[in-house]
Amino acid sequence: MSLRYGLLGLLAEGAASGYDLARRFQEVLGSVWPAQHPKIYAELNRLAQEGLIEVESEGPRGRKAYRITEEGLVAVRGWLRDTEVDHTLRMQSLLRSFFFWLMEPDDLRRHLDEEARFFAEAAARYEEYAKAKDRGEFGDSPQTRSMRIAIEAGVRLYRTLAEWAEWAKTVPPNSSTTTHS
Amino acid sequence: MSLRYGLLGLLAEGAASGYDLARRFQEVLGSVWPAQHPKIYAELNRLAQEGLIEVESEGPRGRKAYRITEEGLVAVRGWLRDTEVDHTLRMQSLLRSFFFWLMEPDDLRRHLDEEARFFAEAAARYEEYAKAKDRGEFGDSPQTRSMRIAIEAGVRLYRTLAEWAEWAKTVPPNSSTTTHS
DNA sequence: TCCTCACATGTTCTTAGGTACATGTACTTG
DNA sequence: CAAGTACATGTACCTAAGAACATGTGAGGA
Repeated sequence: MSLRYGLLGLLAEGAASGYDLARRFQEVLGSVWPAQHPKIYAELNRLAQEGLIEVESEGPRGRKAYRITEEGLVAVRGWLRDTEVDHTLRMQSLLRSFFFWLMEPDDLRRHLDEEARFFAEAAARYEEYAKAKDRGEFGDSPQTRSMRIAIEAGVRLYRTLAEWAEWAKTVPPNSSTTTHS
Repeated sequence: MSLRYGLLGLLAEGAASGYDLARRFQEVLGSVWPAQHPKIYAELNRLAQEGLIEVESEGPRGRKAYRITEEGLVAVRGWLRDTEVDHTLRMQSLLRSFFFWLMEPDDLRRHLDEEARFFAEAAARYEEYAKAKDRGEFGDSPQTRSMRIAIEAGVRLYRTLAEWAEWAKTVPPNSSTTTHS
């Protein structure tokens, strides 16, 4: 269901083709909600059938730009206002952490190094985005303000995860009955 | 694939039945990796067929306790050591935040209040868990140490999300061209 | 003894998600 | 003008996930 409302939400910003949406999903929403083009085209056709979107224009190479309809807008708004948020984290990094005790200490250290590096880089990338937004590079529409909020979540979450991975490295793997040197 | 290794990881701690595993998935891993019993029983049968687990004992009411095999251990360890981590966040809260601009300011404030409350409560719950572990209530096996690391991630992530939701409330929704009172 | 609840394992069906396959067009550059 | 790249949309197939349905047992209390 989330893909559906993701598409409607993006189309609420302005008309776009399946190709456009696929790229935006990969670039902007990719780390939050992955979606490949087959799924997107299929869902667009379904949405059009249900009247939540409609073809705005047809361009070269069979390009079809969709526009959101009134019903579509009502549907996204209803989703945002009235449906319960699914709060599951579904993070593989976390799932794996339950099983760290199965790893060789060396492998675990290497793993946590990589994790910390990845998360720190992601945090930095989002931070750059945030700064660019704050410099006014993306303008100041309500849409970009929402994007700014989402980016802030990315910055904070990835920073937190990087710090967590660093912290995890300091946890001794075996029993703490420290053999006094 | 993650469910498969989640099950193997849990079975590496000791023999358990599908029923046991379903409960543990709900209680412990539920917020990180949801799995209902039909999926679990099916996957257990597949794992048994492939020789990664085997029936350890049969109990009352058709209960079948599974034990992980050597190959099974090798498989989880291989997954942990050699496969790339999928870092997608897949958080609906974040997806929704991209579309906050579609919400009425009042609805958005209410939404963020609820989000902040949920995340703060979750953080507190995990914190309690962490404290209990640190008091030694779960013993001090390698497994519980890994659990402690996972719990720490929960504490930090939920705290971060709660703070983010609070921060988001301070972002003005419309253009910042402040009409000087 | 009967009833209820927790235990215990499954099948079936539908939807979601992902990979691979398939096709064709417009533009740009050598 | 040939070749490559980016644009553009789809189908087919397979696996994952989730909801609903289905069945039966053992233990404990009323």
